Amino acid sequence: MSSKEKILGTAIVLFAQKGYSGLSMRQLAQAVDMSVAAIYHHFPDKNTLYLEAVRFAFSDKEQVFAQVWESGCSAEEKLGGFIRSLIDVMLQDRDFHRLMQREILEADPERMQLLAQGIFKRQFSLLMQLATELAPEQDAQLVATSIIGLAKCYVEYQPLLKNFPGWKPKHEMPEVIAAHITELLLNSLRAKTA
Amino acid sequence: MSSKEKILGTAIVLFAQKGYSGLSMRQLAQAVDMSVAAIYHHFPDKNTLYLEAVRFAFSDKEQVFAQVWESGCSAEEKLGGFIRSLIDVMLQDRDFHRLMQREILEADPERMQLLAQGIFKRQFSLLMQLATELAPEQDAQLVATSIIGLAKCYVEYQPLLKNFPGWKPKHEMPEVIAAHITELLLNSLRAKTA
DNA sequence: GTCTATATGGCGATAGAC
DNA sequence: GTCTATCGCCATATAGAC
Repeated sequence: MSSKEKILGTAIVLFAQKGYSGLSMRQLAQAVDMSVAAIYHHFPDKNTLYLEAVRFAFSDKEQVFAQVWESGCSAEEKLGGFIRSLIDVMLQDRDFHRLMQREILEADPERMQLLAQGIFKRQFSLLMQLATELAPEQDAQLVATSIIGLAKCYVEYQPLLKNFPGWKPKHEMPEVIAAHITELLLNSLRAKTA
Repeated sequence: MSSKEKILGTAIVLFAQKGYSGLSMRQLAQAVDMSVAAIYHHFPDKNTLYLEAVRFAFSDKEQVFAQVWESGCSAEEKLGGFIRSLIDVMLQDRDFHRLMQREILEADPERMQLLAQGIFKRQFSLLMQLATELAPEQDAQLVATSIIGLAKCYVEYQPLLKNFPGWKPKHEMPEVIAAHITELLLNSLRAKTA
């Protein structure tokens, strides 16, 4: 692994943990066991390093969902598969999830456009298409947003939910969460189309 | 308004915008038109100031939902009222919403317990109770989480959704969002109990 | 309670040797 | 491509006058 990749990989983890201004170049340098100057040899400044780290983290996610779309399943099965894949990705790559949370929190308009157009557009369009198949008379963007929002909130609220009444260990199991969400959505979409 | 309240009120806005490490005491001092030393007269250190600001921001939210629970409406109408109130609170008090997003992102276990037990427990329990009325055979915590997650994601993703295909101006109207979510949930819960 | 002045240290970034 | 050394600045926090 090249120095540059090592820096990027470590930066993802630390930026996700501490945020942009929370991570200093000195801390990053120590974590990759290099000098600050060595990092500045590979990246012109901190901001560019951050942007490259975000792109690096996103780069391998596109293909995870390909098999769902390319499977010969029914629309209902595809919905289940997509939800399960989404939860798995977020639970397995927590740093990726936290980086996304941070990006959305900062909500910089320029960065949002980059994220939407450059990274998520294709997946979102395919999901809207699926929503249209399942419930043609409903607003596809609203349905797609609900699907993503439902999946994401369970990953996001996990540390909080532990402290509420009614919590059970199975609430952290991806298959349980996915089943609940999928059933909720299919119940509703079926009722509507009926 | 006392100096202390002025500092706390301004700190909420700026911490929500910039995060803990992103806001310096100098910037805060300038924003409230005081010296840094004057702030340190009221708070022992930056961390205590932050924690007091978070508590200050949360302090007046409890009663917003009281009228929903105390209304004589049916369970279905209460669900609609709760969702609408939740969206309104988050859209009207963006700083409160962003502070919450940040807290959940940092996911400090101790802070999560404080948040859950000290601030949200009562509302969450009432919501679980409502979920049990609407769908007795489903897991109340899962349903309650879905309700909150659905409402929150529309507020959260707004800056992103603008950049996706299928976006319409009405997707930012609280009554449209609330109606979509409420219908989605009621469709599903009715289907299940039938 | 608020100020000016300052202590102490970490910050991003660069220069120049190897 | 990596280092040591350093610049200039801003950070948190405090001392002491008013």
